[in-house]
Amino acid sequence: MGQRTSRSGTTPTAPADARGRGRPIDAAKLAAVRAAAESLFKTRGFDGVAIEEIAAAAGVSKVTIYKHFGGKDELFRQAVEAKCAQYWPEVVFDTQVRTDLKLRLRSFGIGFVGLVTSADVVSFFRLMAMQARDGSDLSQRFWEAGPERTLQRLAHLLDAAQQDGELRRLDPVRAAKQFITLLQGEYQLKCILGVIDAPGRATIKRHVDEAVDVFLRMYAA
Amino acid sequence: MGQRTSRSGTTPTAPADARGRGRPIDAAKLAAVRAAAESLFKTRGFDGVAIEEIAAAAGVSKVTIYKHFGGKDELFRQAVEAKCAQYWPEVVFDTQVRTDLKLRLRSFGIGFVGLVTSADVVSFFRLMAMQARDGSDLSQRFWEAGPERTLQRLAHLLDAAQQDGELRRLDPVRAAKQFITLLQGEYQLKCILGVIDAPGRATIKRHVDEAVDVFLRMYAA
DNA sequence: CAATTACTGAACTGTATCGTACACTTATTC
DNA sequence: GAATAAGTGTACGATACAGTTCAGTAATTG
Repeated sequence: MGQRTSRSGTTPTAPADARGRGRPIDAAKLAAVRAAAESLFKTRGFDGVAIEEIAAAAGVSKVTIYKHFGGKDELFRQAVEAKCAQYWPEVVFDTQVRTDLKLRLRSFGIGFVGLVTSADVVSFFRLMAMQARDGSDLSQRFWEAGPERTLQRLAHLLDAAQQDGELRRLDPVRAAKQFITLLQGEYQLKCILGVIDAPGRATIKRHVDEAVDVFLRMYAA
Repeated sequence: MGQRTSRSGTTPTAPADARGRGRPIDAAKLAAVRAAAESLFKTRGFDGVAIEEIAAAAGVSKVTIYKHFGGKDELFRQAVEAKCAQYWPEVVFDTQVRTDLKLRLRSFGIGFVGLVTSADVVSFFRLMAMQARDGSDLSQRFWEAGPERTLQRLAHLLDAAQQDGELRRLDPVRAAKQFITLLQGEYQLKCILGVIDAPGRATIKRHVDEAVDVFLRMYAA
């Protein structure tokens, strides 16, 4: 509501709301609510967190939450969607510099495995799994915002490598899927199921090296 | 309570309880409770199912449940552990007959992928993921009873194939992990997250064929 | 039949939580 | 300072659910 500007001379990029005569909306509080909701929902699920708990964590009254977010469902949805948008940072692709392909793949692999086995992402996967059970469509968007985008990027990387003659002829998407699959190995699922903790740096490195070797054995030019 | 036998001359393997003078325990009812609990918990999680609902589904009074199982937690634990023990049937290894290795691997693969993407197993994975979040140890036992046992079997199969000269020298467990990883591909995780439905027979077959080809390219003698 | 034990139905206690109502305070504009 | 809207705290209503109590019924043994 209220995307309209009642006056004329304000920068259109400024927070367009809070234009009334009364006390302005405290954006910091809303941000705190969103942050608390993200954090709590992520680690404890939709049930398992009471609205009042979020309010307390955000240093905000419960009523304020109900004023700004319709209710618990809406707050959850917003928190999750925000997280989706922000997720899967570019970090993993820091290595676009033109080094040896094997090194690039290793670097990507270490970033990728570290990410998908991190406590943060693992929690999120669990949350999405729960959502899926309840027939929500949130996990769809999560998948597209995260894993799918990463896959596309990797496919581009491989395609470029192929055109540079570093790899033999391949279907980039298929090869990317296979590489990612090799990288996930048993670790991702085991982490999600809580069978193991997040593997340490050394373990990841060893595993990634092996995965890269296997992959290059399949696709090296 | 009451593991002691008040008399002496009964077979120790027989159901030792139900030895009173009064009305005997109705084993069918207990079985019905366990079945209902399994089914409901699996599809809807620990919260999400009320005890009275289980009682109704089993055609049993709530009090009966509390008499025989300590409470909701205990019932849940028993139901899950029973499911673990029964899971991962031998079906997947029906193909121990000595056919061509490629055919054996394909057959195993089709069974395996079909199983881990089935609605039943997917529900169970989700349940275990939720349990993991709450720090339960149930998923550990699930993993050992299911995936880990399957892995060991496959490793034996590969080991035998290697000794028959059908595969080149390999580390059976490592190779088994790699094959399983290839089989899971993107499908298992996508199913768990509800991004896709269980793939159909044709899709599975295509995917498995590809995975087997890749695997044999790596390990064929 | 009497004793004994399993089981039922319904009522009840206690707790947790969603969402709302109300009286009040605080920050802002005119 | 008035008007106005955001935010607070407390209390409340409604609902759901775990677990218990109790009076009564059903099935078994001696």
